[in-house]
Amino acid sequence: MLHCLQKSCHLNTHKSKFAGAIDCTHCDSRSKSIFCHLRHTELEELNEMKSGMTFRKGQIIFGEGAHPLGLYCVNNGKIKLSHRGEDGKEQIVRLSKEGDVLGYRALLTNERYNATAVALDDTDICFIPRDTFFNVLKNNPDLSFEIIKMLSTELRKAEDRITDLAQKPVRERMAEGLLFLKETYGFEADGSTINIVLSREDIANLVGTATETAIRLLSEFKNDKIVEFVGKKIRILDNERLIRTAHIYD
Amino acid sequence: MLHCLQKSCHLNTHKSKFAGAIDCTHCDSRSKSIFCHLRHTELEELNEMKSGMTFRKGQIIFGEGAHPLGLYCVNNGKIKLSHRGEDGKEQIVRLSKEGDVLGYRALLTNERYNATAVALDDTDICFIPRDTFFNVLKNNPDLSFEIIKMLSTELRKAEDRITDLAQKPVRERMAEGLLFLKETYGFEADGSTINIVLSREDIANLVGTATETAIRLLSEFKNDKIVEFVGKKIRILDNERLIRTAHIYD
DNA sequence: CGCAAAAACTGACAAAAATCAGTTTTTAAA
DNA sequence: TTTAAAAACTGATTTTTGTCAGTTTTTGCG
Repeated sequence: MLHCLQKSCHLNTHKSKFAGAIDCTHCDSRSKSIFCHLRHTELEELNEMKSGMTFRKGQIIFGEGAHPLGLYCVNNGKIKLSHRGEDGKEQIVRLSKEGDVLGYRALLTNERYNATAVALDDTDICFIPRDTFFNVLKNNPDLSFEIIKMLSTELRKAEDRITDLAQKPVRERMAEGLLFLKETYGFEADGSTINIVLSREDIANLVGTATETAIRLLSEFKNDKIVEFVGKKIRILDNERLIRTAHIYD
Repeated sequence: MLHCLQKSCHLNTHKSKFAGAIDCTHCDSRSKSIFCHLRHTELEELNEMKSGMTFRKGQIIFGEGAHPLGLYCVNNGKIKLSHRGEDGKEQIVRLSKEGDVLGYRALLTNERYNATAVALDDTDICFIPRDTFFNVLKNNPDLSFEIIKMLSTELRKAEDRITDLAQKPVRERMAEGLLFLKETYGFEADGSTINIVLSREDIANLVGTATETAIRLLSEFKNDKIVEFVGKKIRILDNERLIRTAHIYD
């Protein structure tokens, strides 16, 4: 079922190579990604084999349980990676943006996807087929090391998050969540509005709480003049206080 | 402070090479570890540079905040890796046994340790100095790939755990925790007693709850004839029920 | 535009879990 | 062996958080 969804999605989007389907050798995202140390010949190999795809807001890029066929490199857009708990509730495990690579964990261990990737915005992605990727990986120790560093960093973040979820009350985690969104997607031109649209349910699934609790906490933050809502976006009014709230519960 | 503790510990134990400080080329733990694909010359290099250490129950192998100087390979014994939250509370992030490698994450990213490793039993460990390890790593793509697989596996486990902590009530997590201990350390000769001694506080810090809550849940499990206590160890009486308890809350 | 559906929100309540303040038991050290 | 400290345990209570049952607001279509 999930596999089917993924399949059809794949076909849908495969048709429309996105406008700026950039040459890998000139790709802006590359310098920030694990591919930063590739040789020119390797980039050309990637470039030849890759395919550009566009996903609309809400579309599934790959689904939990499906078999990975390659790697997804985000050119622009925003993506949520979420994992379903035993009771079917969604937990957001990661949020991605341009320069990030998706689907590597399952590909590297040859397992099924452990999470579903959904576009939160219109998103341009380059798809690198499995064999192409492993070909380059086999012959490039630098790429191996970049992957090791990326995995290590993700593992550290995950273990820190485990500690937070086990120890911090929801209010602190909500504050942290907002700071995390700020770190990940940055601000709008105004320098204070977080540049991402998420439903209250998504925010709850990121923080790890019930939707109603998330709503109540956000409106508390609003009453306390820590944030305000600008359309569907959140504007941080008092960053100091948000930081304090994230640590020492008051 | 942590660094100091670690230092002194290091010195203490460094003196006593452990009895069976095995030759790497014949090490039983190796076949199960990331070093399974090393060439003979590489094993000899490791063997020459490694040093065997013994840690007594309760001793610190390395401390959160210290700089990694190399890699620890567990020959036998049991180790807890725990991370302190902002309020100082301990969270057990991993449990290790023979064949496991410790301290790789910080070493690979050149960061300070994010967790403290404490021996839960008398433990024999081989220490591989930083340079030796990187030397072998540089020239052996198989080792790189083994590390990638290990990190990927740990990352998957960590993300699953994030979902559990965010979604499951403590009772389910306690049941899961006991099943995890069983998976990790196995049974005694009797085929039902979990082969690890942990304080109630440690169990609470593994599951992510208050010590009192852990005590109460364990005694509920005992009343329900799911487990019984054999000295300081836990014996599983009804594995089926434990599995059910871990999933659907009743 | 009007309407249905989805999302956001609110209040009351119940359940879960933490905290506090002890007591009892075990452990290890003198 | 005695004794002090640590660990395990218990009960009462409070706090936190989730759930349920709505209402209001927003969104996207036909």
